[in-house]
Amino acid sequence: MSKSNISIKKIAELAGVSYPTVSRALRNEGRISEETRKRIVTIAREYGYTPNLTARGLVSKRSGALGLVVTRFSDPFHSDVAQKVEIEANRRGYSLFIASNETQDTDRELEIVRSFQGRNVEGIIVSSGREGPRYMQLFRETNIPIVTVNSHAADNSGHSVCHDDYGGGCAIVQHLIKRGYQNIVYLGNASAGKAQTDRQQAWRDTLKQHLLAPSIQIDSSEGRVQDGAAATEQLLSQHDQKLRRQRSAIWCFNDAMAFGALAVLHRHGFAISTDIGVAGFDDIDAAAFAIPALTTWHQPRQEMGAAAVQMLFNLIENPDAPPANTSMPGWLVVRHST
Amino acid sequence: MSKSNISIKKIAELAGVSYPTVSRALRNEGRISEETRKRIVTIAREYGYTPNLTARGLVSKRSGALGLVVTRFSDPFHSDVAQKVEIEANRRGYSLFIASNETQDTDRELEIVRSFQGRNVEGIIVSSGREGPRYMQLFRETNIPIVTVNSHAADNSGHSVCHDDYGGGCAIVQHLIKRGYQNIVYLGNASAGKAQTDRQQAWRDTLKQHLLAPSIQIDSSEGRVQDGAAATEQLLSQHDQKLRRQRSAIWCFNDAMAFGALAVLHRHGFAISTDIGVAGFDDIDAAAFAIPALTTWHQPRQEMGAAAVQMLFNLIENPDAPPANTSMPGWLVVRHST
DNA sequence: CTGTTAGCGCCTTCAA
DNA sequence: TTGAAGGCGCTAACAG
Repeated sequence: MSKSNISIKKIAELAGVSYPTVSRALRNEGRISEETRKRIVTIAREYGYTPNLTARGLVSKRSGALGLVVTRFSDPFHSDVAQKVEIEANRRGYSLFIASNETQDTDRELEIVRSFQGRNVEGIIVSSGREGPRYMQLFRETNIPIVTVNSHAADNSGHSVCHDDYGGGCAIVQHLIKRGYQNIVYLGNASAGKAQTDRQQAWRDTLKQHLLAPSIQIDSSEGRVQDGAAATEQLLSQHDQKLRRQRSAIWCFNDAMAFGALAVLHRHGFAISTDIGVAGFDDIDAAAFAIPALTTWHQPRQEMGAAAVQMLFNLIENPDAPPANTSMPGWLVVRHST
Repeated sequence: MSKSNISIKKIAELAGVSYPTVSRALRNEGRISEETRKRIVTIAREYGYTPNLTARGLVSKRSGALGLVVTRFSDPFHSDVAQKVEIEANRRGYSLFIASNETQDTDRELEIVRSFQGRNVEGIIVSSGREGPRYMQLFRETNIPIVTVNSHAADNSGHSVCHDDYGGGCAIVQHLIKRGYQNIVYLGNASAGKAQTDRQQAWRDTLKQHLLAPSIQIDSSEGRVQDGAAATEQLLSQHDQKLRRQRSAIWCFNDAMAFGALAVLHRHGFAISTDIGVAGFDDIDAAAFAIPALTTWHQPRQEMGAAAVQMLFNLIENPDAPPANTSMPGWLVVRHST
């Protein structure tokens, strides 16, 4: 397709050498006289030669490419993970294929993974995926390592980087209880798989442990700002009395939803933290600038991304490493919304 | 690298035919008996055959891959553009390479583009890039089409999709003037190239046109929430008197910065829209849920992404199409912050 | 130090 | 309808 995509052969012709010599010169692979090397490099530069990575990959079996699967680009979790993955891949001279599975569908997810394999990527990272156990099998079959980050699969026994959602949830709910909130509502995200079940369980267990009755749970479909707003509208229309009778707080699946909740509560005239408390999860950049500043749980997104690439490159170098699950610690961030 | 990466040859062996026959069967390329086709397909499926796209690309000269350059993943503009590009690429059976140029450096940007070319992508989209004119030249040299979206280059004469930043800026400032604000501050983003100069010019021109004195401009380094907050802090510390003397409004480079501004103003006890107005630019999802809901300019990000892919595929099919610059219309969204 | 030969996995002529 | 041969651009042996 490339018009002037000059090849190693033409350069050889121009330099009056054979093309393997050019190959060696351009890769700085010793055993070549400095003089001819320089001549070749000069010509290559002059003609704007770029190595054909496709061909190189075909023979060397090293494509120099990784694959990344995400669910939605606009989710801050994914963009932070992706950013770290891209930076690190690039630092090591790797290119990155990316694909998104907005449908959150397991079959589609596997289809993406397989297409990556067809492109001979050397490793794959799946962020917030739904598939778990099949990946170890695929790894064994294809020898292409797969690392999952923040997997939503129930059984995730392969190589993975995760975060203690249950622990974080417990800490948040405990904090709310200590603050004196007696009715603690949970606004969940139905599409979040394990993250949702873990946080929801943390909420239930912590309430029970403190002898508080289970309160209201409303699940939104996705977990964006507008979903948090909609869930809060629903909450107010159905349980206004209960919210006003007891000292109440709303814990949202993530910060984005919490923003929606804050907006709706504000619109309805609630005074946040006195009338009602609001907490999120994630600690995205904007959380500190919510009105009022949002109490939340810090999830080390970038570190999770970094750990995943690290694990992936380890596997590329040593594919026989035993399955490992790295859990990254998060922490409570108390601000003014609770 | 792949262990069981069964090849066309092995399948041919198993099916007792020659490998070109397998190739034809698997690509449904007519001229083959239905019987042998079925047999081959069955075997291929059984052994989990995946075509080696690398090899296929090498001979067919069609890699089935596109390249996308962005500056930062977490920027809502980029994530929306990227999402659309990914969806459309995928719909057409293309894979997507992605790379980010956080440094906003022209050389790095060109380096990425060249690495994409080395991977034989069939087309490239550069979102918010800084390079302009060189791309037409590269296109001519390599025959790989390049489309820029929201280019920050001063001269952007190639194939591009853009948005009328100047017009949008004028509309916003006019709106503020009509609302009775007499002192209109601009909080800019120094790293935004053309977008910044256009909006800043719109601000100046519109003020002048309405016989208003040019007011304060403070440029932040990036354009994130925290940058908007910092710029606002600086504004308050340096110009508190002026802000209180005249009816003032703050127009921010984007919605993210406006969030930061709202938070700081709120913290300092300003009543938004009565004491002081705030406007943004972009109309991201969260803008409608700011406190108070943010007046802004809607920039059709997804449509811009869609238009860019469309343009790119047109160029892939017809590389001789003349350079074209599509400008997408935006619109004013008046909410409660002004 | 350099050239020759072979082959990566696949597609595309051309014959049969 | 199928097989044989050649080649995409490159690297990796081996000779010389």
